Amino acid sequence: MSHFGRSGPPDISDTYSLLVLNITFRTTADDLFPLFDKYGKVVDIFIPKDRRTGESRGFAFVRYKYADEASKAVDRLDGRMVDGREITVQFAKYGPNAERIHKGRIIETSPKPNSRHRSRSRSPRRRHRDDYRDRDYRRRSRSRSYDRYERDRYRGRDRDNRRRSRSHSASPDYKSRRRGRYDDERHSRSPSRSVDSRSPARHSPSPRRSPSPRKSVSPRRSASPRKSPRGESPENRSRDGRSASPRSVSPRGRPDASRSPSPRNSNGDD
DNA sequence: GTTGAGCGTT
Repeated sequence: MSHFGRSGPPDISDTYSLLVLNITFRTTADDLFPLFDKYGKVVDIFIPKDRRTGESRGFAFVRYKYADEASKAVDRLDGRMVDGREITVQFAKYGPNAERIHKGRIIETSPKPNSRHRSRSRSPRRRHRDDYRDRDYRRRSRSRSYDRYERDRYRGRDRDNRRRSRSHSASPDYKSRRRGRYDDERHSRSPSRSVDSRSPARHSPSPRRSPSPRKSVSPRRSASPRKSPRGESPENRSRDGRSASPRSVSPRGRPDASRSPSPRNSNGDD
């Protein structure tokens, strides 16, 4: 049986879910099945994939029939080299329904009373917990459709476990990061101040009148930006840009701009 | 051809 997750979860009544992390993006359930099945009876293996690309996210869920077997697999497969990468096997903390697993049920095997040295090759992966946003940024990247969908479900468990951890982790760093990513697109697609549409009622104590006398800003020219000497109005331009290419507007990538430069009708009117 | 913290399928 190599068909896992074909019809959803078969039966999670008496099964224990194990979370396998650090697996390659190419690792499939079939590859993990023989590995985990050797240490116990694997009921089902599920590997979440991306909604857009459909690629594996890098972790899989292995369901065991018995906890003792699962525990053994965790201890045995945890830190194993798979596909040239060290995988991390641990009991799942959350359920498929965003619900917590029975307390002590699955975790009861975790804190084994035995003198088992848990300190394995567990690399310091726990860099910054608040970085969970990072993975989100690339997850949503540019997908407004699934935004609400994922956001909704993420918020569900977020408030359950991540809430207490976010005491004051309002690191503004994430802003810098996101900005860096979107900076390119933002700058390219929105040469104007279209971002204002987000906060129209934004009262700026310090107007764009930057106190920079150094800057050679022709005063006579920027005196009336709204008025254009030519028939080129900002509105007109905006409309044109939107109609031409709202997604990616290249400064010189305008092949259509010079299409059929015929001042007069070559239809032979004259 | 891709990144590498983390928790799930209709």
